[in-house]
Amino acid sequence: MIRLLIVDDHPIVRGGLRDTFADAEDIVVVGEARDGAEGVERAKALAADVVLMDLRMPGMDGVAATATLREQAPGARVLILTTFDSESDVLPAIEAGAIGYLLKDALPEELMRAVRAAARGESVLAPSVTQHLMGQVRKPNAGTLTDREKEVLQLVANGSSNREAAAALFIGEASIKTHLQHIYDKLGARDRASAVAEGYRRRLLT
Amino acid sequence: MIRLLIVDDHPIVRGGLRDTFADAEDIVVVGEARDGAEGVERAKALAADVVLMDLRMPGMDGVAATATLREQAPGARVLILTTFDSESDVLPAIEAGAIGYLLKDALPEELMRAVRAAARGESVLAPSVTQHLMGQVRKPNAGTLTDREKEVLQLVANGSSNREAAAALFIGEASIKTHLQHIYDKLGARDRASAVAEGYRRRLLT
DNA sequence: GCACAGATCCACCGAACGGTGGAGGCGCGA
DNA sequence: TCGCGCCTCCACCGTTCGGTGGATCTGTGC
Repeated sequence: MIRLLIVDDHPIVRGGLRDTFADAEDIVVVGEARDGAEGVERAKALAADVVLMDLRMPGMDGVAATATLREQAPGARVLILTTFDSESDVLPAIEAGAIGYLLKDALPEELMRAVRAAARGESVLAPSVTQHLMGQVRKPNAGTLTDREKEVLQLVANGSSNREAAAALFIGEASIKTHLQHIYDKLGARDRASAVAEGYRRRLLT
Repeated sequence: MIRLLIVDDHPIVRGGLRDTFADAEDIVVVGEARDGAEGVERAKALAADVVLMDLRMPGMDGVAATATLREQAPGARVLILTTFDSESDVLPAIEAGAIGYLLKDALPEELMRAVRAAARGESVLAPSVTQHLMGQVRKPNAGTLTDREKEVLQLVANGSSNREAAAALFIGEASIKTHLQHIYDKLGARDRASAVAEGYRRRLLT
């Protein structure tokens, strides 16, 4: 029997998860917590096998809670369940010691399979998360923008269109587009908006 | 005779400015400074009438220096001369007590006219800066995003398209577009990328 | 000498975005 | 009760963006 702890600040989400696992004969939800600190405490007190952890919570967030659990309760496997899959969410969580990373659009069956896998010590990742990780491995220089790319990103952050950025740098519009494509690849971004966001998160922009 | 002090961390810029004012018979450059702290000190020691101040400098920046000068040397008029005209640069500078705000693409004649105007206690603003200010005046609640708008901006920063953001918030795509238009208005942004940038600068986004 | 990374440029296409000018509903405070 | 702010939605249009798969030229380092 897998002892599961749910950590999420939204009551609705907790309710939905409780229902989901009510059907499972080999999984029992032994408790819930509303934030990271409570999650750590309960995981220890209840001897949870698997902790289903949200990332964004008030107070201690999911990353900090995961890191703390790795230290204080190494037996508990942390499975991240969150809405976001940007690199800046995924990588810290994996580094902190999460064994899996799922998105909230996962189907109930996927969720249960993931919990069972986590209990066995196996890793389960959402497909888009896998992409990010492979990106990290495949390109050691990913996340390191060249000077030119940083210039382009800064201009885009300041509201320049491709045409305007090209004029500002005295190059062609096509080059701006190429630079942006490289930036998207390196930052794991889908468009200029998310690239700018990643730029700020990684302190590449002012 | 207008006593002018130049405060900028780039020697090239200081040199160019010195040359510019060498031709003016009614303006004398009484000194230069490399950062805000030095600027404050020299403005007092040299009894400058007008201080030409860069915003982004190592150590004490232009905003802090302007505020300090307003206290310690109320006679010195601070004229901002910088490369950037985003709201997050302009507004703090004006609040700190700058009498004018010019961009570095200004022509020498404009610069001299501005210095003379500043010496007379008149305000001179670059056109794009005026836009920002008028936007502030016209809408007292500009810059304060509603909770819903913050949600939308956060989703956009995480790479959501309008369609995806709409799905995430259980509303229509048209509503997302409307929210974004309001966000652009309030933040003085032109597109989702610059809106995300302003969001980070104003610490609205994580 | 050659590989490699970086910067520049090209063409094509569909999809998404931004601009504009509306509209209705709801709740709150004057 | 009457505005006002906020959230929601609609239609139309031109422009821009993102995706793809190339290409050349430079400088650096092995």
